[in-house]
Amino acid sequence: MTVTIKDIAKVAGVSYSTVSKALNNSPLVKEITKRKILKVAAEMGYEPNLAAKQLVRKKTDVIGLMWPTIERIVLATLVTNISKAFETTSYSMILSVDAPETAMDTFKKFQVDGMIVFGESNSITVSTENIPVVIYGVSGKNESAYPIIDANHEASMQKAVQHLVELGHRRIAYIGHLDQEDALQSEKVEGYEKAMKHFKLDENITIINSNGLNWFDGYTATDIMLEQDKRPTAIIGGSYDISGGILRALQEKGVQVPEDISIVSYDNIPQMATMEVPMTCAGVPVDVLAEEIVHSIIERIESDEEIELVKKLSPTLTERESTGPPPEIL
Amino acid sequence: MTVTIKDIAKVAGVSYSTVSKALNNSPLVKEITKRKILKVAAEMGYEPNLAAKQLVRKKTDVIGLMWPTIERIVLATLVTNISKAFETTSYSMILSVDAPETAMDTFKKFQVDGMIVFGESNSITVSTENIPVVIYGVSGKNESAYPIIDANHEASMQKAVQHLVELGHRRIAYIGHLDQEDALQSEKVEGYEKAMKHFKLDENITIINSNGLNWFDGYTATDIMLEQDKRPTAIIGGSYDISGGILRALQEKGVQVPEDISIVSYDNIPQMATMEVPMTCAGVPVDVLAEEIVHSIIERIESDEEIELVKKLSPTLTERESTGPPPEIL
DNA sequence: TTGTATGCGTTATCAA
DNA sequence: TTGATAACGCATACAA
Repeated sequence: MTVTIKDIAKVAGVSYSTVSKALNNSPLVKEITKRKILKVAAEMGYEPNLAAKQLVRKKTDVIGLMWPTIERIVLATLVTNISKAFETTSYSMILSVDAPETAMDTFKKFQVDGMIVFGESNSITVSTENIPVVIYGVSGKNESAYPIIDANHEASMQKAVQHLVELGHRRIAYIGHLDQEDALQSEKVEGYEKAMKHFKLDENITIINSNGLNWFDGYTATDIMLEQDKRPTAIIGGSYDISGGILRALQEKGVQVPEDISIVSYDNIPQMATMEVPMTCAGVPVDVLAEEIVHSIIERIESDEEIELVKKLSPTLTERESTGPPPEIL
Repeated sequence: MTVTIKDIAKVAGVSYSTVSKALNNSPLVKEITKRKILKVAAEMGYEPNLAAKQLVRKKTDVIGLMWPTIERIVLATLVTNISKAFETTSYSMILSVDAPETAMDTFKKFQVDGMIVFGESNSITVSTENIPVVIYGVSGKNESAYPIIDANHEASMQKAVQHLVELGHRRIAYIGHLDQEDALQSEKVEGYEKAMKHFKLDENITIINSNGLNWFDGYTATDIMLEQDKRPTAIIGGSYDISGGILRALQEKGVQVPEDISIVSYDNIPQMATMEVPMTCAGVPVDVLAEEIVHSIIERIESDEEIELVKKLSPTLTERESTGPPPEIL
């Protein structure tokens, strides 16, 4: 038998409505009584019944996170961070890795107060009725009915290039996945080109297609790059995994990082610090991203006003040991 | 306002207890009335209130999955499969990626009917009171208070070696991570050795330490292996990632698979079929594993009898294109 | 075969 | 400052 507030009431010698108030830290109950009740509750191992609470409050304090594709480490890290961010709030988070429709059903069943969705806004085919939604993904071109949180990819590339330029680099190459279908990838490449032009380095633009987002794709792309003449003095890697491959390929060919070639990676996650060479990176720090997502959905739940539809987060450049001045000016 | 059974009752012109019975497909209500009620319910867009149901049923039909470490793809695939397996049951699954204690709290709050835990049994420090638990992990040496589901690693290796022996191979090497701390890895190596001995191939035992579980670890280990003389005619890769690296290294050196060297990989996941060379593999198919885990926890919830404490699942060998007869006997 | 009444554990309203 | 009591939406024992 689980213990309820009525059980506590009996033991503490008060009415159960007083117990309820005490448990909710209501100012309507005397300090001494409150303390006594709290003590009894703890002793009896009381655990509130969420279902009962929900039945009267019409609120679950639970937010659902839809994560249909478990894959890349960056997203996994983001999920962990979001989960952590919720701990400081009054909300709990549940996760579904199912297809959007199934996940929606589960969330509806639990009557979550809000939803976070990873991916395209068009993945929400099911009607969300009045339940607040925040999307994390590419804001891109197409209109969305829901607020989107997105990193400012262009600004990330701008910062990456700027950092390298300030160190004295001019021949800065970009290695990443060139995929027309993937708006995120396109935005990164375009950001790189734009930044290079901004620094009048138009003729130094070098884009190498890794043909994929995995570790090995970066690895092979780098091999190809090294065979060409006029080797760049710096490389911008399109993702954590790709940069890992780039770094490894360079190491194997005896190319020193950063003495011979500097690397800046896209994505700003803690794992960057523990790579073979601690990696300088540009991107929205994953904890900031998580904090923003959590904040957004809660705000959307608790305030009636519509919040801005697209929120682009500003990236940070985190300098580590993979970047330094180019060899020429050493 | 959401629609309740009372609303339906009014519209259908019956009492709400009749509605309740009809909705639960009770035989106590006439077929015609039932149909009518169901129709009205559908028209009104009725969605049952889980909280209310739970309050009287003392059951949530929800199972929590504790997954503290989002990392290797094998586990990600397993999670997806478990999630899918639940769809055919009356249960839903929620996922927590938090630390065990936090996850436990969340699950208790939701009053889940049962829990699936990935990892060591000793990760459950919090008292689970009477809530059923099933662990997926290495059964290993230490006693566990909870039932454990585990793959029979030894049998997997036995099947892998046997398959290669039947094809005519004798020089069969093993490339995997040799880690004293990791019971799973040890069991695989020991299984390989045991199998080799069983086939009187004691002197052909070749174990190469990849010093890690990642793609690249398999890649480097293979490079090292190829430099040695008396190259094996077959390799057993210790995991999906490692085998990917092995395959890539061989391809790069112009070694044909399976013409020059055959590969069998540990782990039995669908991704094996879509590798550069579709991979023959040995292990418990991930859908079987998922099915078993789901079945176990449900059984433990629904039946009072204690189920067996350790359940070792039998592996399957799935033959694909990475294995063939050794070059000598072609 | 259908309807009435009760209770699940909690919050919230009102009275004491 | 405390207590009694009515919801919340549903299942179910019991009455009709």
